[in-house]
Amino acid sequence: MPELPEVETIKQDLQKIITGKKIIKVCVHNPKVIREPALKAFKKSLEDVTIKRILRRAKLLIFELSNSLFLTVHLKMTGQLVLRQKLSTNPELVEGLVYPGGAKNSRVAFHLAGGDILDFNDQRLFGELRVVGDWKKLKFVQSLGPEPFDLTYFDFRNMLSKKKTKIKPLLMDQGFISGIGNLYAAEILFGAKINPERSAQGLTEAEKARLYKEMQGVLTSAIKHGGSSVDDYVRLSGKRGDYARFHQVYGRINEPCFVCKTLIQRIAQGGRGTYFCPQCQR
DNA sequence: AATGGGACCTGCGCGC
DNA sequence: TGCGCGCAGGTCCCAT
Repeated sequence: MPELPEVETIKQDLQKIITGKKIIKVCVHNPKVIREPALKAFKKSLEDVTIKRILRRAKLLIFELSNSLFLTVHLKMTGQLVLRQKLSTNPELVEGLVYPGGAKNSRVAFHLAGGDILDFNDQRLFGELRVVGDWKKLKFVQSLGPEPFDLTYFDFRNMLSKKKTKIKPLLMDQGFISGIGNLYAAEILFGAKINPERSAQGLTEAEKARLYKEMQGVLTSAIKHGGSSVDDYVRLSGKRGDYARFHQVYGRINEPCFVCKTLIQRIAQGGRGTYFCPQCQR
């Protein structure tokens, strides 16, 4: 369930540690996660290639390669990118490794020059790896709405006023705004004191302003703390993200609201669990 | 346009 | 102890 803050954290970790490294061998343990091109071509287009730069768009990671192709990685729900480092390479990072010996649910292993291995782990096999000539032309990328941090309040406000939809599913709609998932939608709405069932266009100006501020604030803070490790998400080092201790509502069904002590409720919205405080969020 | 459902998957926790 | 079931949620796809 990595969302924007988790993917951004991994991006920054990768940027620091993987940039400039050469991939010498690609071991595919489960070809299901390779979406394009076919397996043989996929491996061939990655071997003996250097990673130049790491980019992120919404929840998608993009590796810019020295052969002018791009490797895109979507973690979906249980995907992980974890670095298994040779003990001698970087002693200070070894401490946080979850599996110095072997990788759990490794589906693809990228062997790097120097001996480190970058594992793509994915318990549920929803994750998607692609090598493409132009990642911006991917249908998925074309369908994405703006990044939360690229959006002005003026535009946000006007976008909301055109939508009758309930605000919670709308925040999670990747074609509307990209990068926000179930967890952060809930936390943002709590911060803005808005009930998840409210219609977008029915929000007052003050509520829209609070929503915008919380969207920026919650996401920024979550990135600062390395994201939320609630299920499988871990950072490149294998360490957990630290933001879960700031969660106000997500996963807190029947626990007292930190603000008013009312019990946190969980309702179903579009097949997904929505956590909120019925007292604070009106 | 908006909404609801199923599909893709696997592991976990629950009730019996 | 074991079994079956529902649930978790990112994205796509189809139906209404």
